[in-house]
Amino acid sequence: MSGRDYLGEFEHIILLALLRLGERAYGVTVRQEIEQRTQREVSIGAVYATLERLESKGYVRSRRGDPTPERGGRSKRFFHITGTGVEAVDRTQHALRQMTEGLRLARG
Amino acid sequence: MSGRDYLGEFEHIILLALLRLGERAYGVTVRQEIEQRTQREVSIGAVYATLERLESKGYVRSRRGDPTPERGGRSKRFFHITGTGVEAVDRTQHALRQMTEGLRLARG
DNA sequence: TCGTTTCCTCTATATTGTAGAAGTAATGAG
DNA sequence: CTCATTACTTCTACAATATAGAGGAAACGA
Repeated sequence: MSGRDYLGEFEHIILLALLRLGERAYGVTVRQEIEQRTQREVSIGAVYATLERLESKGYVRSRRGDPTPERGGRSKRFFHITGTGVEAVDRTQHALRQMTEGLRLARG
Repeated sequence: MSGRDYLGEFEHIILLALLRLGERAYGVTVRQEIEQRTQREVSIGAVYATLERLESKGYVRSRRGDPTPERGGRSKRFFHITGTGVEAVDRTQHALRQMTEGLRLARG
């Protein structure tokens, strides 16, 4: 594999959000999911920039949705994680787990 | 707190290594610990640069050790994690945990 | 003293992270 | 049917992290 073979911290979080959201993952929901779960503010620009990078690495793919019948309901760009994306998450989590194994931490 | 209040991926790994190593943490052992546990190659420059950054954030402190009676046994620079460093690890792990909770992943 | 070893510092660059303004496509009000 | 408004995405610019490896410094042993 070329370059790093593990994820940056935010890349990791973004991919986890995609896994959680499944079909309904697009810019806005990804942002929401992260903000709600982690209590951390996320700029929308950060979300898209990261998704873009992940796509160029092949960890994510996107497709255009149809417009929805609601005020401002323009078509969304839906994202989903790929097989190699899952593998990358997997490797990252594994490494982290190896490093934490047996360690006593306040929140595990 | 100023700036990001969570850790970059490698910063995270490095702090976990410090926690594991305790008293015997210095450049070389930190590198070893990570390489052995994660199967990932780590350049020594990366280790020091990161420790340096962590120290400037107050997450780590360092002290000079004494020379040891062995070939090339010059004095080492020992590192240890601080209270706020532990808190940072804690926050990062917590966020990650929130994101993975309930998710079915190969390596969990 | 000098060669060898162990460790650390420095320099330079690539990759990620971050914010927010600006742009685009849709709806609904009037 | 035009326009204000809404939902969403793209762009741009910059800051912070990650990474490699050459080179320098301090110690020992011969």
